Amino acid sequence: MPSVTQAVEDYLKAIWRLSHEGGERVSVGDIASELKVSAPSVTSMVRKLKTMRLLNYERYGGVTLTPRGRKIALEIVRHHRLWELYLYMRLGVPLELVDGEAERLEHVLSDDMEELLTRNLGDPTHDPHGDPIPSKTGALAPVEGIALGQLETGTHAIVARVSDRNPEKLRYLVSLGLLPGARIEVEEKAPFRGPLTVRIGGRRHVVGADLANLVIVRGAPAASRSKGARLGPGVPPRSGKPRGKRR
Amino acid sequence: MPSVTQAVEDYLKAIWRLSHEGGERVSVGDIASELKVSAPSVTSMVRKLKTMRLLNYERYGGVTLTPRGRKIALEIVRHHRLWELYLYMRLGVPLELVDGEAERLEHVLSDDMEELLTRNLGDPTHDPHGDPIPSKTGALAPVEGIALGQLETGTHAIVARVSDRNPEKLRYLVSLGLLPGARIEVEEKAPFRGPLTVRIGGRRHVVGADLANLVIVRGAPAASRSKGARLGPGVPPRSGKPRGKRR
DNA sequence: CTAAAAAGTTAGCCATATCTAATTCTGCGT
DNA sequence: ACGCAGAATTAGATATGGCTAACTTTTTAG
Repeated sequence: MPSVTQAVEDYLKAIWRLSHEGGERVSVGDIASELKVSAPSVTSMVRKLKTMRLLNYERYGGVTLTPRGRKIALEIVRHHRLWELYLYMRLGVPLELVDGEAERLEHVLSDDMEELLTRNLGDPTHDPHGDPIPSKTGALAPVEGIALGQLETGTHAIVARVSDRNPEKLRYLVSLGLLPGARIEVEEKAPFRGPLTVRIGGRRHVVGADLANLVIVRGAPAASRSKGARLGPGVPPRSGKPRGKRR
Repeated sequence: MPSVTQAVEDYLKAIWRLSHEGGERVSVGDIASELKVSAPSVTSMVRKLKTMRLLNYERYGGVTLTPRGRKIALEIVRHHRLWELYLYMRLGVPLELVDGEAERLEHVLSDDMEELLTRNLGDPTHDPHGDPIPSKTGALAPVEGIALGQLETGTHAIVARVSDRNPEKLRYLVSLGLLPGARIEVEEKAPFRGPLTVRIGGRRHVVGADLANLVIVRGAPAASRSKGARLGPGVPPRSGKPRGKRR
């Protein structure tokens, strides 16, 4: 019986991501471009994953994850986002680089280590991009909020999430200060998907509609609940308790 | 031209380790048992590594690393030991588990991350077992000291290094408190490779000769230079500087 | 409704890294 | 000096994952 290799993990994660964002049913072509492999590679891997009962698949029919497949996918996503947060908070890895590093580390996280990371971070709920970290049981908090591009002139909001799909764009957004937790105000919004003029931390920036829609915000009445813990690197870490002998 | 895969890294590291401990020239059989693969696997990989100019090899003649091969091997060893120290100091991973975790992490450490790890640890020179961490240029400090089993009755010493080859034994040594930095006194040494009675942190233990020779110690006159920085987990970490935009 | 475009699949191949079984060296002991 | 045991190599097979080229099915547009 085939085992869960790194390739298997990559496929499951990609399929999960696509079905999470797009529809339930995922096409071979989408998987191929997500993973940057050829379509035939996807077909053959998908047939293998079917025999492993990790997904449902019929010829020409697209794929959906089975519960077992989703469970593994969410484990990987959990690993990925835990590493992202850890690298950002404890090692000061720049936000734009965090995804790439976690991409490799996600496959290398034992249960023991996962436990230590989690504790060290204080049972975190969100990664530094604002995406929710799946719980160990596979529960995933919904991303609440609306795209920045939807806001009307005069609105105040707090950034909840910044897409990390494109490192270049992310780098730019970060340079504007548009990262999770930031307070912003829409000073002006040009009509017809036009650019927004936003005020961030005292400075004014003009942001194109495409870029603005990578940013998810939630409403910010005068004082916002800071329940979600302000994110940011450089917070004094606590180390895991030194332990003596253990069983 | 073949690339440096994880398997290549594993072979180079194994060969380096064997030639470091045994002689310059390493046999196919030793590599096979070090990596727990069959001899034919080693032969074929070694032929490949030769074409990559990472080692010297003649049929039936054993192998030696070329400078290029050694450089890569030392990079991996550096990664391994940096991760070991980081996990031990900052995440509280128990000493007996640190090697296994690092075994997987060593292949996943970008230059950027290596830099951050190094800085976070304050340019460390030794891993938590007491082994020296190769410098980025490939320089490796010698392990100074003698085996604990060599000490005579009445001698005082400080543990410099504890072998991590056997996790079971290591776990036991750790449970005795026999870890790098510990002060010990030999209360009695039985003749003919007999067991030692040692005093460690106020408690007395009897240690067999085999076990005792996994421990390397250096002399401990009344006050020892604590130049080598006392090792131990739970030291307050400092996080990498948050950085803004960067080139 | 049908033909072309797009998407997906099959066929066949390559590279990596492993293994077992069979064969060939090497070097040691008598 | 010679045979033999042990080490190493060759031969040949397997598993994983990826690719291109050619073919089939589905979808879409006129």
